[in-house]
Amino acid sequence: METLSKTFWIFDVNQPMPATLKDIAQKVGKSVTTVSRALHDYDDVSPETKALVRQAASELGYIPNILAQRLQKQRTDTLGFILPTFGPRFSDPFFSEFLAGIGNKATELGYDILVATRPPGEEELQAYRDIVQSYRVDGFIIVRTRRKDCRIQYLLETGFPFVAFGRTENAGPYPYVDEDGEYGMRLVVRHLARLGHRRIAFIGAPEDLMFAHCRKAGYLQGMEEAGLPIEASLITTGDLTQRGGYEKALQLLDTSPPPTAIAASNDLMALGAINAAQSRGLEVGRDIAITGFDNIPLAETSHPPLTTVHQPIYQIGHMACEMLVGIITGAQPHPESILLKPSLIVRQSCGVRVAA
Amino acid sequence: METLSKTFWIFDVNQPMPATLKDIAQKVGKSVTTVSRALHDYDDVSPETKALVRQAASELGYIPNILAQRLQKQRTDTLGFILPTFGPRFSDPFFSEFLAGIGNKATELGYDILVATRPPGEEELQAYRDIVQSYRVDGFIIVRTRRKDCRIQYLLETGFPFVAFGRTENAGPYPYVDEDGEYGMRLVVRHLARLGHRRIAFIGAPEDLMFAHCRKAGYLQGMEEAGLPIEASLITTGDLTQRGGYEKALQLLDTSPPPTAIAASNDLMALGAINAAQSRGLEVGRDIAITGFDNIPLAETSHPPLTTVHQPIYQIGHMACEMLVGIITGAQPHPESILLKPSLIVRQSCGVRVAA
DNA sequence: ATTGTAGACCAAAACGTTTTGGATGTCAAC
DNA sequence: GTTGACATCCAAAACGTTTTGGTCTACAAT
Repeated sequence: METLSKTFWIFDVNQPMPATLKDIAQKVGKSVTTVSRALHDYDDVSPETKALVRQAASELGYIPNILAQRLQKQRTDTLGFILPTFGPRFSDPFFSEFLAGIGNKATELGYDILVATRPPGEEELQAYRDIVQSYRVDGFIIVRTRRKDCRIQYLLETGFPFVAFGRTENAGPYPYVDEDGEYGMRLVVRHLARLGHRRIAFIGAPEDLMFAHCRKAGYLQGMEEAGLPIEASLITTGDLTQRGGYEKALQLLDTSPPPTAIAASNDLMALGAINAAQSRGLEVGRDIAITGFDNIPLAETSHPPLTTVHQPIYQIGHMACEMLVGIITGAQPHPESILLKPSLIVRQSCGVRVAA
Repeated sequence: METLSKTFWIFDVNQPMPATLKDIAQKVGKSVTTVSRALHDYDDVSPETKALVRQAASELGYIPNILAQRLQKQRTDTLGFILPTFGPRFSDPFFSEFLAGIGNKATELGYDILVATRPPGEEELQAYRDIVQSYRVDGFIIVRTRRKDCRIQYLLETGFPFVAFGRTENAGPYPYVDEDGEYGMRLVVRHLARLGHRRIAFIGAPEDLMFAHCRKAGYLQGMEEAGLPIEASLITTGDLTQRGGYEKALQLLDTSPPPTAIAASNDLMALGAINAAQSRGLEVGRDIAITGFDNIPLAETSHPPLTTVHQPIYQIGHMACEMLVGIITGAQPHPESILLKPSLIVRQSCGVRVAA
């Protein structure tokens, strides 16, 4: 570790003193009130004055002081986003894309974002309480909902605005955006069944996660629809990581007879499963079919490319953000929740027809 | 897409009207000034009064109004973070971890974060200008510095506080945190050379990126140190994605004689290279050595696990954030820049000794 | 002449904090 | 009994906006 011996940068801001409403008022010889109202296009200001004021404002390079506006309106123009995760080294391909979605929309709408990560549990809930009580944000975006979700309960109780990405089981109606994971997983199973697979294994995820629960329900339904028996030995639960998928897939490959297809609850585990199959000398897409869920960028470039279910995570971020701002500003106090129907992305990892 | 027929959630905030300094002042029969100063532990307030005020404050559940504080201090308590990226579907494993690093530190220090993404170029710079001029943030965190970096130039010119993750070539000294990529890549090449490799190929990245430039320089130096000839045909440039690494690796494998080792500029490309080698029937770690750089979470669970150079991205985020806040608050107006010495993580993808 | 109305404007309050520049009282030193 | 030092306190200004609750003028209707 090296340190500079001498440093020279200077952080004296070189910008001109910003103009205020008062400056404009002085310049045009009107009151601050009139100037403010002129700039907001109120109709108790004469057209001439408006023109005058606008002219002066642009000459002085007037930019409203956001802090004063916020104090006056008692709004922070900030949205809270707490990612539930254990430790810093989480590998959630969602995060970047989803946050980019809400971030860009938020910037567009003039909002900031308060980002934090907390492990699910008491510490997490306390973070919500702290932020709510200190009025740091105008609303929250909740991700990775759980079947019993104390965050949603808390926010509903306090009446604090939020939008969730995902549904939950233990709370009345609330605004959310979600993708129909049950339907998506049914698409997967149906596709595999049509290709001739009968022993379709499933790598699920901890079922307190709402989406994991839905996807598993989809698997079960899909199997039933296809008239296939459900075997406990073909159903496992992973931890959503690539390593977890690897391990669970090895386990599944050891059952006899082994499954001819593995449907994973997410892409990361599917990628691990592909590695597992390959390490057993199987050719994925020929000897075994493996599918994922999410359609993360890596899915397209894996080898073989992964058959999966698309989840438009960036757009979901956009929608959630827009919905939340609608609630906060009162434009859409009770927006309609959105449930997206996903589509199947067929790539090579599921192969073609199985030799019966 | 389904819509709810009826919605019931209510966003009337259920919280008690928050107490203000005035309320406390009334309760204890002192002035607002004294209350404020008591809570800030000024020494022109008697211990008795302080106790009284603190008691009352906690009884009333006083929480300072952050907006009023910000207006008064003329500070936003917000840090700007604009990720340079093309399109929403970027797959930057850094992003999540780095942002978690700055996010958690920022929350700890009472700061919010304004997040956005912009493609590098004019639009990006305009975003910086807009945000600076509207006083939306107190400082910026810059990532993925470029050899000629207009963001850094602009911020230095205007004297606006920032900290960069990465160095640049076209600006005087400024505060940064960086990892010595040159050194890291030298470690890689040295290690490969010691294992007996002589034809070590390199997959670089666009050289306008400062880190890419450094890593390539490290490769060249490492080769020279090892007394190995540098062959133009063994040096390529990828786009940092897995797919890019895949394609470039295929290309490299087609040279004759082919390289016995491929050092990629980042892990994602290395993972692609592993796929490429495998698609040619090579066993990575035996028939060919492949190394990455970054030590992203995926590197550990790939097959084979990836030899790479560790970059403590979360901690770098932490440091950058802390440094920036130091600059903003004036506690550390001229912090020492930090250059971290990386360490090599040897896993199976580089194999052991090469059969000469 | 009075009343009403509409158009144009604005002083002051409000948002809740921090800081400035004293004021007041007490006690010791001279 | 004056002076200075110290401890304690506070009114008012400041931050820059938006909103409230008007006023004033001109002109038309009565």
